[in-house]
Amino acid sequence: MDLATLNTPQREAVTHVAGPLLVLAGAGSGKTRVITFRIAQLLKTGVDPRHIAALTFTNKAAGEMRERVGEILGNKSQANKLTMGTFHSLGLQILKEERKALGFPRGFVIYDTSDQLGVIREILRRLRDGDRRYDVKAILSRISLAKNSFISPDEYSIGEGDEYDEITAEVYGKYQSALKNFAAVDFEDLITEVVHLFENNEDVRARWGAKYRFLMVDEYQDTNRAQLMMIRALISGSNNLCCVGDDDQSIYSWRGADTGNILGFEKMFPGAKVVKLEQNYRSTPNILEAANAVIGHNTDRYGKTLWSAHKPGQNITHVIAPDPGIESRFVAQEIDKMCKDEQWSWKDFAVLYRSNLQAKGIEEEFREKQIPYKMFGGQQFFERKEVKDLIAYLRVSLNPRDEIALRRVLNYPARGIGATTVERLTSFAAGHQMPLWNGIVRVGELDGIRPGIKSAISEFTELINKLGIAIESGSPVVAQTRDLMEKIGLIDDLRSAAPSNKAAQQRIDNVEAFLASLGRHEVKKPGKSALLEYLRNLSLDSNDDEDKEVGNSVTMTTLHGSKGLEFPVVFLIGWEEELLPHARTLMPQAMDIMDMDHVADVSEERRLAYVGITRAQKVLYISRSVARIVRGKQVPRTLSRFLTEIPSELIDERDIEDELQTPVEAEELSSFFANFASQLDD
DNA sequence: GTTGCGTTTATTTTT
DNA sequence: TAAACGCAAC
Repeated sequence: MDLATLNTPQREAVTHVAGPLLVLAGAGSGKTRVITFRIAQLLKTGVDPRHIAALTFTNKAAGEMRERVGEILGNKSQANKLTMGTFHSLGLQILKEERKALGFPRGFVIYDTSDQLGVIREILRRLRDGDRRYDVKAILSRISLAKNSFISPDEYSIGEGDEYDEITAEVYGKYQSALKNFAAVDFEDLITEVVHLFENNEDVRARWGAKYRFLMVDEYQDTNRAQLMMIRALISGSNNLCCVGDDDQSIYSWRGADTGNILGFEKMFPGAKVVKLEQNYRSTPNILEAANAVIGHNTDRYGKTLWSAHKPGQNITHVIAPDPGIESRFVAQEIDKMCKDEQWSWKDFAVLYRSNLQAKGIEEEFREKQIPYKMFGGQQFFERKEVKDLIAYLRVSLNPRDEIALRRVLNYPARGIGATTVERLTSFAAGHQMPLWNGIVRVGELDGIRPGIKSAISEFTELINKLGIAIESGSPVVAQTRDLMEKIGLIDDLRSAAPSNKAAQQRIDNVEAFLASLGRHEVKKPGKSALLEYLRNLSLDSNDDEDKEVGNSVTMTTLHGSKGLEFPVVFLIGWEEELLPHARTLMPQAMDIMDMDHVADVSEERRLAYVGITRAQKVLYISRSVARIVRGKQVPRTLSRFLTEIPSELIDERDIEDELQTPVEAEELSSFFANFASQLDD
């Protein structure tokens, strides 16, 4: 480790030891180096690794950080003793260790977003049976924000709120007690319960406050209020806090991130030192100048000016296309050409867009031209319903109170227990004030359920009980799971339910991949409590196996998904008003659904534009269409305001109206007529 | 319990 | 425009 390889502000940050420090790390300014060097430096000066904690937002980031510290030190075992993980994993660790003080049950489970939505749907069903359709996600979003702001169900005001506040106020309290009844905690609880515990139990707070003498936080601009409280408690014994982030790259306020945390750092932590990392090692000066110009239009920022020692580089190409089809074709054609004529390869390129919708046209063109690509984002992971179903069986057998998991598998695969039966069971259980599971077990006492269904229910409970007992007694879990799959005919069901053979095989592969992962874990740590642990971590790790390995292919992702990545050549597509900035942030009715306190504003959209521009190392294209079909109607489009914020001397304009000699294809003709017809409709 | 049809609705998604 | 969803009919 050679401190001389760092620039002056980097070195300042690395060698800072005591007291609060905020490192404002511009895009491409060597942030990771600073964090890892600083940890290594602390260790070198004799700090015990068990006294250092570093918090990130992803497990991947934490893992990479640990690895790099190990490399710098040439000492892996030192690095392994560091506390490095996500806010949520540290929260979980604390909750586990303090389980008794909290009064949590032994096998409490973690509810992920889809479980949370399930809870709310269930409550809504009972509260407003079919009365109206509510946007369940909007309600969840409000509950999450309330929890993260430490607003209790009682305090949740109905006063001047809109109708969503009313329904949320009704649901919130029920939601909390449901989680308690199900022996579950949600993502928010992993942070807020820790904070509550620290507030209510001075001994516990003092113990944890003394445990970490140095705390580091990465991506600090994305922290929310609850996370800030957790940070404050954790450093209460030392005050040695180092936060690294970039206020200009704060793009998750809609998820509850509070930019006030970074902007108010000095007020919150008196005596704080602030270091700005402005030298950029990634992009050409032209690209940086454009980025600086755009972000300069935002107020409420610390203010940084990125600079580079590189040569100016080429101008940005502003591509004007008649419509998105031609825009896409241009992107594909240009990438193809550059790959053939010059020494670029596929992996050097990225196409970035505001919304996933925009990816479709690009994808089509890539397929047509046989350009290899990898798409990130979207819903890939959520789609693994088959895996979640299987996991739900394991969850129920470990914890029959887990009602969401129970409901998920009660009639899956179909065994004749329909909605009516489930409703009967639910009200029976509710009438006796017992968990749904107990009601199901005592189905014999219920009249009016057909004997066939009753026996199906008994078979089901027996199935779960047996699995539970087998796991309890230490029988190998993978073997037991396979046995279960056999009994319930899971594979057959996947085959028959899938729309195609290929899809069926994919689903079976997913299940197999899960079993393999379960097996790997079991070899290392067998037993029931290890399984519980595995399942808990699973919900905190969702993206782990689908990491951003590109191989040699073009990357396609959203602007959000691109944060932290870099590419030699970047295409930013669809720079039009109402796409970037997105219409939802421009329209007042966006307030309907979004939380009043978190209405996305144009400055966050501008930060997204900034993130996009700063992904590019050498070559940057920004494209837009003059017209596009929106909601089935052809509409003219105006260029994004952010494009006009880039000084024109940095831009070469390229109108491709006639440039691409496109063969007139049947498809185009038909779309022409479709547009023509839709215009006639008006 | 499944299928099909008509209706509705269209950001972003680290845990 | 298209895909996702709810509801009604089988």
